[in-house]
Amino acid sequence: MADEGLDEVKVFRKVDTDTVDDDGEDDQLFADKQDVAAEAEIEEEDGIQGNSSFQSLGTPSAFSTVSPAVPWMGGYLSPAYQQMMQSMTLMSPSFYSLMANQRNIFNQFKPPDVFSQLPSSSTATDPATGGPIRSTPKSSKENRRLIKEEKQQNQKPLIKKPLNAYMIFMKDNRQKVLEEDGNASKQSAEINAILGKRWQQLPEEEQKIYFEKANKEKEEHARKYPGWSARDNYAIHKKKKTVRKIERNNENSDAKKCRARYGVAQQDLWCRHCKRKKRCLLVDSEGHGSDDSTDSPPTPGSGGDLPDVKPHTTSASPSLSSTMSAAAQQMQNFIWNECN
DNA sequence: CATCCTTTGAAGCCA
DNA sequence: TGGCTTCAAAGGATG
Repeated sequence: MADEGLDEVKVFRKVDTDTVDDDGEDDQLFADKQDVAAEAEIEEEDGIQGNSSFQSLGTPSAFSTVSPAVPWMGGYLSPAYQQMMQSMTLMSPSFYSLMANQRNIFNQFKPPDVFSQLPSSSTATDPATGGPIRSTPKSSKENRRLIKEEKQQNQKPLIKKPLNAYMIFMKDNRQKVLEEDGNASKQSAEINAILGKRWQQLPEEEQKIYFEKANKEKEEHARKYPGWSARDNYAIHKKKKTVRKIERNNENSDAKKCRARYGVAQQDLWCRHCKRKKRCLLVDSEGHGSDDSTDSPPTPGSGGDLPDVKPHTTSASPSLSSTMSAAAQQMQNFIWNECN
């Protein structure tokens, strides 16, 4: 890891995502509004004839003075340079925000091709509208690209969660699994399932190494990004969240969990998930009902291989699980008798 | 192009 | 405080 921070900041998120409701329609509406705003911005830029619209936006005339208006610019800038920057700012309202958001923007910024965007003649008008001639599709495309870049600059960089012990283990061992015979064609999910099992089988001392690594990473992360919260990254994939929420709501909600089933005193009987305060595996397998359980067996590593608790039998045998409620037992007996 | 799959652990949210 | 959800990684599959 040459620079630990680099691969943590990979994607960008919208600053105002938290203000949007969970409602998918609202999300769409929000996205549409953004599109409309972007289009309007493009049109405004395409039609720029002077600096009046820019000034009316109230954007500060950033380069009329060097400091303290732009303290990050530091020392002396030549008058010629100042003049250049000022004219660029006046030509593009977006340029100021770019400047304000990136210290080293001069290394990255490519000035917009403003000359090709301008009408061939300042007096040229559109015969249809009587207004100024719009830019060519090519220049509009260029504008779109610039606006996209600008938006990326303005967006808050997403600081990712530090990796936990298992994630570090996975990262370290994924390639090994891939290289093993026949695993090259395996899908990620399949590999992760294998790694999950290996993690469970890993001796405590070796797991401890990864936990220590994870702790170090967590401390480093906290040091680098004080005030960061995992919450900052929540609700980005609202669609996914909403879908899952609906699915969960449709599931059997009154099914017993290990805690209720066995009680706190018998925590050793709890399933892996309940021990970790996660969704009960037994509830999951029961919640789909007996019919479902035969159609769709538990996925490998999820509910099928419970190390802590013997899973409920899904065989047709009437031998009853000790954990099954009386009503469920009655029902199973009934079905069994009907089928035989 | 976005999301799913699949795993574990950490952290946030809600009642 | 318990229970639940989300997000970290990965990359092929899928809609």
